[in-house]
Formats: sequence, structure tokens, C-alpha cells
Amino acid sequence: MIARVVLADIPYAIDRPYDYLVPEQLEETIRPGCRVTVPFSRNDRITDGIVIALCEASDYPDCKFLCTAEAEPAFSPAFIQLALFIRERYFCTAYEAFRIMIPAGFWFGKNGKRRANDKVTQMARLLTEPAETALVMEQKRKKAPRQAEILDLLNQFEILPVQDLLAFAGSGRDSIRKLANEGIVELFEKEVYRRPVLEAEAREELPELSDEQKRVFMEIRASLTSEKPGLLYGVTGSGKTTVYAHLIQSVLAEGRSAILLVPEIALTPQMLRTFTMWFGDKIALMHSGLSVGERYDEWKRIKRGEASLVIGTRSAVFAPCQDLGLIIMDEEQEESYYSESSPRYRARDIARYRALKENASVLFGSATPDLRSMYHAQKKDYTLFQLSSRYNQNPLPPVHIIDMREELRAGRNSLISRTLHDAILERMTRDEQSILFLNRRGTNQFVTCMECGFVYYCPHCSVAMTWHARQRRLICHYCGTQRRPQSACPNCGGELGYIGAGTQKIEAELEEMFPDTPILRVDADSISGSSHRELFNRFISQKIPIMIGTQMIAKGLNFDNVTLVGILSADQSLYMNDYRSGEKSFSLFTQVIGRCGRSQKPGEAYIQTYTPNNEIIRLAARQDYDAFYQSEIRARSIQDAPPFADWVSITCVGKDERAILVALNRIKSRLMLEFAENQHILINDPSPLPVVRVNDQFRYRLLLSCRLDKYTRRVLSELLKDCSRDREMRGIYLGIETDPLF
DNA sequence: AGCACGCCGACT
DNA sequence: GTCGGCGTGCTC
Repeated sequence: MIARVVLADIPYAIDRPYDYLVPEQLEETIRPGCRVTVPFSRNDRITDGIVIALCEASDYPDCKFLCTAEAEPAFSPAFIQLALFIRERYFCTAYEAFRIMIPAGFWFGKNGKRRANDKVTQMARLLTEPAETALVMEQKRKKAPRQAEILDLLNQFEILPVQDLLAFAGSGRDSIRKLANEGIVELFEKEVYRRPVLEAEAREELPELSDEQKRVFMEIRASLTSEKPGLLYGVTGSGKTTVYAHLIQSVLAEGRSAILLVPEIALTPQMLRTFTMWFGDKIALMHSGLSVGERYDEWKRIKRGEASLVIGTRSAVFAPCQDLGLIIMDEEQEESYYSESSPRYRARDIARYRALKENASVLFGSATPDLRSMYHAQKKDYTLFQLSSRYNQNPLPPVHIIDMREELRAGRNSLISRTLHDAILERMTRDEQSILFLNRRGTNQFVTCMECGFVYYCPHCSVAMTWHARQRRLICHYCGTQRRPQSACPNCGGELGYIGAGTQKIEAELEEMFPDTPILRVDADSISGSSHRELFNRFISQKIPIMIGTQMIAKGLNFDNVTLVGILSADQSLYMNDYRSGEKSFSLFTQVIGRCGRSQKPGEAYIQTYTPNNEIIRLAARQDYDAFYQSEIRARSIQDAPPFADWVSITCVGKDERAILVALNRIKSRLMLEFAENQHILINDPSPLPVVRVNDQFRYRLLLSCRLDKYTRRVLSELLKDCSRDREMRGIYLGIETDPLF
């Protein structure tokens, strides 16, 4: 019997199934989806793998025997197919695809018992007595300085990982191999492992559906199929969540299971609480906040069918549900559904693929759908469902656009306009609360010399460092490097100016504006220590008059007593170098505006901008998604941007800027040749990423506009393989990203 | 000669 | 990725 195995830790260029003979005693138990260990490469080093198929014979003449196989398959046949789909779609190895599908904890043995997938590191230790070592070292000092260096290190540290040893000694493998052969040094393997732990809440009936919700619920039940996803477009406050809950309930009633995907679990505590009240311990959670053990246990509960509703972030789309019936993706336009590390999968694609193969259905939901989703809905590739009335009949808050240029003309350079100031004051006298939104952390954007224009840049990245007044430090928001600015310009001795505003700066200004008024700041810097939930609870219970925050405060939270929201600098997100910045800003503004007027008390929103005539600001102020869609889709069609074409980014990262540009230009010529026949493929020139240097590494990309089909995927895959063999590409990381984020 | 480095190629 | 093999050039 032959097992077809895909292997861990091999480069993309040689990633293919390898055939192994199955030892007789394993023939009974081995199955596709089982994890195995196999001998691989010259020295038959033991490597982890996964059986993707079993067959009678192999084309390869001298297959080796596999070493071990687990009795229980970790992956179902459907998941094996899914892994191969991921491999093809995101240009990763099959094993990497398997690995993202199950929680990290699963790969390790419980209670430290050695498992096939325990990590091992090569270690080295001295075999000789100290006196003898000294003697050998003396002998080697002249003729084999590297070996002597290694001995010296081992003398000090006794046991060292081979990798570190080589790095410290600055030697190659030869030296240590020699020492091992001479019996002076012993090489051995050491295991690395970790370990796990679990949690629970009360019950309540699902709320009744309104007439409109009921109509939509019935439509969705009747028309969703595994081939055709649905798009639930429901204005803020229309009760999408209630519809989700009823859909889930009906799926569970059929004995099937469901997955509810949310963008960021920490930001949806209220939604989570209500679902816990409705579904109790049928729920399994899957998100990055869980410990390894919690995650592992939740995974097991799902796999055994003990939990039938999975709520979680992106990776929950891989939940091993028994008889999956429904996947819901809430706030489907959110970028958190894009994996930011390799393989850069899209939860959307995975959901659709799974639905198709496992005969489930998919529902995307949003108040501001991704432009592409709405386009698909218009083209009838998705079925569109609409909730257009606000749940409790509250009108959307009136939105005022404030022209900050007038503030300047009036000689005011405060970050908070007169109008907004007065509005905040009014809420305070009424004992109501305000939320102010600013999409930038820190105090100032940058520190510059008022005389010569010197700016503090990060020494490792091509961005200006951000001034954090509280820490009295400049911090790079890309690599975290910190430094203190001098008292005067290091260049000319001129006076330093602090330009641009962040949340900390606003906080300081508010404190001055409203003395003795408590203010709560919520951003990545203030969050450390206390959780979101604690901060938000404090905001509610202590009725803190003003909350200031970054986009963390934009999502999903309902504060009954909040009657004012202010977007302090709308221009910040609007004019980014990203074809989606308009779409993202519209969605963000809508979400922020939606934070107020959720109860009986009427709310009001203010948008401060230096470009009050901007179309997106005006449309966001009117909360007119349909008009926004029409105008934006026209723009996309003109730029040949998604959804009218697929964009692919070929990214190069490395220390040598020139080498990267040379490499990208060579790739460009190659692709031009390859695609010469194809008029629909457009290859741009190499361009820097928005931040060209991070951590001393330069980053450039080549952007393709094409139709991503089997053929273009194959060309790109070949490109990736060839580059990994190419000597001139050494020291350059090459990545292919479809539908890239900017 | 013995050692160290860098490059190549193979991996079932 | 990881390793062995091999050519080259260095030092004693």
C-alpha cells in the first residue's frame, strides 16, 4: 500500500505529494487525512506530513517506508480538498494550508507527551572533560579556529542549539560536523512543547422578529443555496443580528451546525453576550484571544458535534463542524477577514468553497457592503436581501459637516471646532455622553524643525516617528522603535514644532477645554492592561462625558446615553494611497455615526473636514449607501479596478533596494512575454509599498490587473518556483498576493 | 594537507 | 528548508 504524503517545512518549489510505502502493521488504521512522519532527503531526516490519498502502487520506483501514522485522521476528505484549494489559490505549500485549518494547540501532544508533531531542535553538547577540552582547544586554536571558537562557546554554555552555536561562532556546518565525528561534541535533538486549560453564562428566548425582519428571514430561508450566497444589506439598527439568530436557530433545529463570523471578537462583547443568552453552551468560540488549550478544547467540542454554533473571527471559518448548514459573515466588508500573514487567505473564499462542497449556504451581512459584494448582488451572482427600516423606528441622526477652513480663517487652530465644542458642552449639561473619533494614535503626527524643516524619521523605516507626550517619546508605529527628541533641532539648533494631531493630543486639548471633566481615551496605547470590555463598562457605568478613540470605538457598540459623535478629521482616512480608501472611509463614517441615537434620545453627528465638498463625506453625511455605490462603482470601472478586474500584487522584500528593483523589472519582462497574447492583462511598473522601508527592509511590488483563472494562477505559481531557484533572487523574499490590501 | 567557504542540487 | 558533495582558495 502506498500513502501519498505532503510534507512540512519544504520550499514551495518542491512542494508536491511524495509516495511512501505503508508498513504492514499500519495498513489497517492509516487513512487519508492522517498525520504521519516520514524519512525525507539525503540523511532520511524525519519530517512531518499528511496523507492526502492511499493507493495500490506508485510511479516512483523506490519509495521509502513511512515511519509512523496517527490512528485518527486529523482531516476529513472535505478538508483535504479544501487544503489543496488553498494551496492553489494562495500560492502556499499544501502543509501550510493544512496548518492554518486547525488551531496551533492541536499540533502538540497533551501534557508534554511526545507527538509526531512536537518540534525538535538540534542541540550540541561537549563530550570531553574540561581539562581535555582545554587541550583540544589549544591544539585547534591555530589550525581550526572555528572549531576552537565552538568549543569555547560550549565550554561557557555547556549546551547550545546548533543554530545559535553556528551563528555565534560565525562558522559553517563543516566545523561542527568535524567535532561531532571526532567524538568531542555530541549532537542530539531536544523537544519543544507547550500546554493547555476552559470557560461559560444564562439563557433567554430569541426576540420576536418584526414584520420586515420576518419577511427577510423567510426569503433567506427559501432562497439560499450552496452555489449562490446571499447578501443581507441592512441599515444600521435594522436588526441584522436578530435575523442571524433566527436563521441559526432554524439551522440548528435541523440538526445541522452554523458558523457566525465577526470581524473582531473583542469589539463585539454585546453581540456575544446576547448570543450566549440565546444559545448557551451550544456556542463554541474561536478567536485569537483564547489560550492554546481553550482553543483546542473548543475545536474538539465542535468536531464531536457538542457545539453546533461557532462564533469567531477569520480563522473560525475553518471550524470542523459536523454537517455544516450555514456560514454568516457579519460586517463582511471588513479587512480583518483578510489574513495578514501567509497564506493570505480570504475568509470569504473559504466560506464559499466550503458551502459548495459541504452543501451549506453563505450569508454576507453589512450596513455598508463591500462594493464587490453589492456588484455581485446587482449581477445576481448573490441574492440580495434588504432591511431598510430602523428597528425601533429611530431616525438616523442628523449629520453636520464642519468646514475646518473657516475655523482657520477665524483664527482658531484648535482640533475641535467652535460648533463641536458647543455641542459637546450642551450634552454635558444634559448629562448625556459624546464620542469623538480620530484615526490616529499618539500626540502629534511628527516632530519637525520650524527653521530648517528637519523631521524625525524612524532609523529603520521610511516613516516619520509619532510623538507620544505621555511617554515623552517618539515612537515608530511600524517597528516600535522609540527615541527621545532633543530639545532643539539636531540639524540647525532651531525650535522644534509638533505637527498634526493624534488621540493623546486631543485628550490634552479636551482636558484644557473642559477642566475637571473625566475623559476616556480608547486606543491601542490605552488598552494595554485593561480590556476593551472594562473600558467600555467604565464609560457606561460612570457616565464619563467624553470618550475619544481610534477605530476601535467604531464598531458594534450600543451606548444608550450617547447622543453625539464627532469625526475629528475625516480627511485622514480619505486621502490614502489606496483605491479602496473611499469605500473604507464611507464604511467607517457610517459606523461611527451609527454609535449615537440608539435609544429614545435623539442623536447628532459632526464631521470635521478641510474638504467639505468631498463626495464621500457628503454621501456619508446623508448615509446614502446607494448613491455612494453608484458613484464608486463608476470610478472602479474607469480604473479597471476590482470588481471589474482581479488585482495581483507581486511583492519583493529585502535589504538591497537596487536588487529588488532589478528583480521586479526582470519579473515584469518575463510576465510581459508570457502574457503578450493576452490583452486583458495589464502589468504596472514596480512601485514602492505605501511605507517603502520597514525594519531596514525595502518593499516594492508589481501590480497586475488580470482575470485570475487557472492559467494565470499557473503562470504565477511557476514564477514563484523559478524565483526560489534563481541565484539572483537570493536574499529577496517574494510573495504573491491576490486582491491585495494596500 | 587540512580547513573554511560558497555554491549546487536533491529530496518519494 | 536542510543537508551532503564538491570546487576553490587560504594558511600553516
